[in-house]
Order: sequence, then structure tokens, then C-alpha cells
Amino acid sequence: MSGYSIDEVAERMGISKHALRYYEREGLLAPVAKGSNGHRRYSEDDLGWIRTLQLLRGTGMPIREMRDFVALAHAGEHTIPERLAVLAHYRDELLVRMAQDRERLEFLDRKLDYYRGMLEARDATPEDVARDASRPAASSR
Amino acid sequence: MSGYSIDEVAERMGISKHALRYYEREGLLAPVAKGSNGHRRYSEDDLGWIRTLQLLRGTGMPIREMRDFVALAHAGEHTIPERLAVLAHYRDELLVRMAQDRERLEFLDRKLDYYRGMLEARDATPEDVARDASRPAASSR
DNA sequence: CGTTGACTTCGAGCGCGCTCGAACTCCTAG
DNA sequence: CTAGGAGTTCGAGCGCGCTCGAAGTCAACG
Repeated sequence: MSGYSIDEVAERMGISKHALRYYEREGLLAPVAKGSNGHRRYSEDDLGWIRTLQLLRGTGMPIREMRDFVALAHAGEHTIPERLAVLAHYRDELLVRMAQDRERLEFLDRKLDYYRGMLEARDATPEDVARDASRPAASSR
Repeated sequence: MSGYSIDEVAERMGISKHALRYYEREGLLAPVAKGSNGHRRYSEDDLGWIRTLQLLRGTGMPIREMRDFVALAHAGEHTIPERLAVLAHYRDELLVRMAQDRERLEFLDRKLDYYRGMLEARDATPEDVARDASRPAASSR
């Protein structure tokens, strides 16, 4: 029997079975083929779409817009300019986020450095006036 | 009168007044000083925290955890190791997202290239059999 | 035959992060 | 004295993206 069961797909793609059915219900995924028992059989094409959807989600594209995008893709080649515009838009947004993330990383690194500096200072001053390292360590409070 | 009104802060920081009060309610912001009329007066310190909160939010830290973090910060220097651990954690997550974003960007760029190729092909084939570029340009459709 | 178990559909529910609006208090201007 | 406007508190509501669970169907097993 060709295709993958929903369980296999969920596992392989790292998405819940519930979410897979939800995506289909919402029109993000074209109706998946069903075996004679009524169970879904996902094709390679379906897997490709799922990957695409995951990528697009990651760029911040909302479900609603993904539905529209999928509809465009199914509507034929004359929708290519529009699809292009949509992707270009989310590419722009992605670039913005990437730039922000670089700032966020910088911020975190500065904070972390600062905290590490504080730690060093505290470690170096537990018994500040103990004057040189003559005494053996005593655990504090 | 010292400090900034909620309106000023909302505008300057790019956050809604509702959200500002919400943050305070949720303990993300220490209780903001109030003028004699009961209106909030945000200090420079408050602004600093707001910036920090926005940064942290951007890394994906949920509100609940931000509350905890703020509580730690107010609890004194002995919480520095814990704060450090929290920030390090979100730094890791941020790095993951940044790596994913690079893949997402690649994906989008490949798709965009592909679509642009399709467009060229379509533009070049309205009258495919027109054979070589002898005729002057005619605007299509 | 009955049980098990994996699937199906369907609608309801949830956690998050705000967002909104009603009802109230103050201050200021006319 | 009244009207307007900007702030306050409070609880309810919302949009999103799932997530869950009840109820049913079907195939295989012992």
C-alpha cells in the first residue's frame, strides 16, 4: 500500500496528528487520499507541502494566509505573480526579524557578560577582608 | 513633574497603553509611581525595564517566565546565577531560531528564484513561435 | 464472537497575550 | 456649574493555533 499513515507522517515531520487533520480541514493541505479503510495515505507530494507549510509558518505567515497561498498554487500558473508577491513579503518580514534577532543576541550577550562579572566579583569577595588565601575554605551560611 | 505619562511611553516605546497596564498588573513591571492625580509617571528605570521586557519577549520568553525573572531581579544579587541560567537558556533558543531563519530564508530565495524563472518563461512564450528577435517590442496582452 | 487498537469526524475547549469597554475619578476650560 | 478629556480599575472578550475527547467505524487477533 502506497503512501504514509498519519502516524508515520506525524512522527517523521514532527507535527501532531491532530494538527495534520486540522491543516487539512483548514484547506492548507489538499484532501489527502484515503485507503479502502478510510484511513489517510499521505503521498510524497503531501509531505512536500507539509514541509513547505512548516517553513512558511516559521516565517510568521498566519494560517489564513497560508490557506490563500495554497489556493493560489492550486489555481494554476497565472497566479505566480501573486504568489511571488506573498513570498517576497514574508521574506522581507523574515529579514526584519533576523536583524532584530541579532540585536537581541547582542543584548543577551551583554547581560550575560554583566552577570558573569557580578558573579566573579561575589566569588572573589566572600570574606573580602580575610586577607590572602591562608585559611582553608569554610562553606558560608 | 518628573517622569513620562502613559501616553508618552506608549508612543515612544511602541506598546499600547493597555499592554503597559497589563504588564504592570502581571508583575512584569514594578508598580509605577503615580502623580497626585493618580496617573502613572514612568521613570527612566521603568523605560529601561520596558525595553528589556520587549527584548526578552522577542526571544520567545513567555510572560509567565518574564514575571519570574523580574521577581528574581528584585530579590537581590544572590539570584544572579539563576537569572544567568534563564538568559542563557533563551540565548540558546534564540540561536536555534536564528539558524532556522537562515534555512527559511534560503527556502524562500529558492522559491522566489523558481517563480521568477517561471515568469520569464511565460513572458518569453506568449507567441513562442515568433522566431528570433526581429520584431520590435510589443507590450504583451 | 468479542476485544483491542488505530483510525475517522466533529465540535468544544484551551493557553497565550493582549484588547476592549464600562464605570468611575480628576482636572481644566468656558 | 457643566462639559470634555485623559487617566484609573476591573473583568470580560478575542484571535490565534492548535488540542482534546466523545462517539463511531473498521480490520485483525485469539
